Amino acid sequence: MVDKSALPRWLSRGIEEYFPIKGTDETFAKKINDAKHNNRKLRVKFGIDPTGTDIHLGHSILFKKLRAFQDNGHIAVLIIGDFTAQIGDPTGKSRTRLQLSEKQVKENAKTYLTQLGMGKSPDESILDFDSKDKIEIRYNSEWLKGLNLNSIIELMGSATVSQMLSKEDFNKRYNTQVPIALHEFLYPLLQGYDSVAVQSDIELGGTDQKFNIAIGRDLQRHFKQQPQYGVLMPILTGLDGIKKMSKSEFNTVGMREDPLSMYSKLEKVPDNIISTYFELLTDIDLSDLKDANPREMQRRMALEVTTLFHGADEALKAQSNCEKLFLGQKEKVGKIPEISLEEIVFPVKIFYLLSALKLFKSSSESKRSIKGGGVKIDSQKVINPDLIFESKKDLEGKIVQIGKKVIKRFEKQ
RNA sequence: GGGUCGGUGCCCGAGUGGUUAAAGGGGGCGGACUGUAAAUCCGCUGGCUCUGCCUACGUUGGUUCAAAUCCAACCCGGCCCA
Repeated sequence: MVDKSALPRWLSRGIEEYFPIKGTDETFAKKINDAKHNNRKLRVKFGIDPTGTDIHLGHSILFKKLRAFQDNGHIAVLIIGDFTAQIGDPTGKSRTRLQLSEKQVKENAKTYLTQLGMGKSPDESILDFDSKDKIEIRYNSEWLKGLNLNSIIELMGSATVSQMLSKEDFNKRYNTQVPIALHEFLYPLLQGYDSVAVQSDIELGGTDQKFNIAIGRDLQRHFKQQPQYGVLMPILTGLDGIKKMSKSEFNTVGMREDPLSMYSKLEKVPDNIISTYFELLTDIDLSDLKDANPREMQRRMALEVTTLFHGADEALKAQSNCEKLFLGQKEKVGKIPEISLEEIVFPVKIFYLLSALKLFKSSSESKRSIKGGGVKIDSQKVINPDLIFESKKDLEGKIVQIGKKVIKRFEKQ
């Protein structure tokens, strides 16, 4: 464990590790404090590869920390890895990643920025995009695209095969005889070169980024720059309480999710991760939480997190709606996401209806789930998948529940 | 490039001519229980407006009444050699 006590609180909260801790003239704490005294802004690099479109809570902890740097006077250097996205970060991957097209990457990047609140005022957005002296957005194709072979060889010359193979992911793949393509070795080098290009003082990342950030240090030294510090945030565990939060594990909460679904997902999170969620996702004083019973903790955590993304009003509403729903007081529930029946041709069998509305991904699945007792209409279980609704009127205004998570109301025209 | 082993459903992994939509496990989903947690137990887990039809065991073609299973070529990967 790293000693975080010398760091200011806004920085130390939730961080897993920072490095280096020795071997340099100045400690990390000194760097931070000196910057403050001399009114010097540190350049804090954080890179995202626009490989998907949704940002979830697992990412948000990094952005929150980046924002904390901004709020304390430093510059967030947000790097959009439009170039590296096309290679694919091999970190955490057990196989070669497929490469994305340039166009796809561009669109993803745009979506990311919107989700981070670009265009909104700082108190409504995740990052502060307004204070021009606190944000710098760079696309890494800017410097990577034009690299010529000589430069690439220079980069490659600065690391060794055994260094690469000692990186956990590569090592594992190598030992389990899973292929590693050569270009994957390039990824850490290019990410490292980003640090050179933007002259970063600090690079922020998940603990899985340690290797890549360390390579950045090596390269900065190679190019006669002051090597950056690394600040590592833990990897957020997903809703299942076991695996890391990741879209491919279906255990995420998206930053853009509506309050009700955000709240309802969070409030039934397994006990073992509640306190971590408090620490990483909220700003609550953790000493307040001692002795609270787990159910209360879940509710409070869900409320706090939802508040952070949707504001207190929406969050409270979500909480009360959630509870009413659970108790079955449908009439009193205000806002339930509505679903349109416009496209549906009546009469219709229920299994077909639900799959046509995309509530299930196939009609077979819909059928199965109905037979298994997973579907309720106005709190009544429907077991017969062939149940027929004759007209729209039979459904309008009614509420469908699928399992414990999905709830929709049929729209009235 | 040569030798050799291998490519099965979301993942792992059995199956080596028919009763196989494909054992078993994991994961996922649903139900009961509970604290909307965990543990446990039970059911489901290719698609299709579905008492039936269609697609599936790397790809293509072939043998056969019948192929994931046999043959050929090709593609991809591991290992050893170069």
